[in-house]
Amino acid sequence: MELVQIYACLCDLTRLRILHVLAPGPLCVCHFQAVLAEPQVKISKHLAYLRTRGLVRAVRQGNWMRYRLPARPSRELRANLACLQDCARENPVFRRDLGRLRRLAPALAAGGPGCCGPSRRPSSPVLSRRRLA
Amino acid sequence: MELVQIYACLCDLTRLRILHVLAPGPLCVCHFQAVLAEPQVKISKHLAYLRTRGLVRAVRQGNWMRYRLPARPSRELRANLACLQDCARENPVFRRDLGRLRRLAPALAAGGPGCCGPSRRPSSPVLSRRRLA
DNA sequence: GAAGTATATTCTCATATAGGCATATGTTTA
DNA sequence: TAAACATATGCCTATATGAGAATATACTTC
Repeated sequence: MELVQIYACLCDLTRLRILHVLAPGPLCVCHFQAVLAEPQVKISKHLAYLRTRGLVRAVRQGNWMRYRLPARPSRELRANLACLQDCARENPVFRRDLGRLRRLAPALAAGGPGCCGPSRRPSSPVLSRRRLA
Repeated sequence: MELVQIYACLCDLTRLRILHVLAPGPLCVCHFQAVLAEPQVKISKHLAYLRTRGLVRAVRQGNWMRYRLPARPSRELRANLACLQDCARENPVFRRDLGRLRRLAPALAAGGPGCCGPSRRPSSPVLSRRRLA
């Protein structure tokens, strides 16, 4: 049942945090690294887990992978993501993540990741048509 | 984090079904057997899993164990149980369980399990004070 | 206290998954 | 084409868990 898959995705803290910070808008892996303060491998693997189960979508954007929540989530997913946001509101872990996310906001607005060392922004990140998963 | 524990409890179908049919009111193991049509061991183990994580409470009542949802659940638990009920509304598996639960209603009202063969009801099932878990 | 009933636990096997390290893949820039 | 960068994957180990069979425990009735 789809519902069980959803809960399986939600029963890991890293994945919960990923889904939580994804609510305001798309992010790429380096953003997650900065916001969650977790190693790249860990993030990437959990993103793959979520991707294969349809909880997030991924689009390559130049060197980066842009992850977002599905545009038209199922009733179950929508309900549970809403519930998560609600539960996260008063939780220190999630609040801390949100804080770091906000500190990233300028870089996000500028269109580049701006969190992976002295990276030059690509002149014009073109969306590739290739779909993953 | 408590939230992760909750989701860990929810990511198994048997446990989801248990929590779902528990919403209307307390049940004992033989009721679950009848409503979920699953073997006793399976039910008992999942109930133990839920009990040790605080998602259900158990009270012995004569030969039976009476399971119920916690009287004062945490915000997180309350929100997620509500979400589950909502998601279950249109799901055939959960609806079937509810059907079988209703068919059990008369026996439940009579105060005994009435689902485990030709069992005599105890004259007066006395609540034992002993708490489990 | 012996038998019967309801439920719990132990044991075993199979599988899933988390985490980390090393390395591979895909993309851009020089 | 090579180098740099961002991200993904394969391999490994440790651990959790699910399912079922057999058995143990707790309580009730005789």
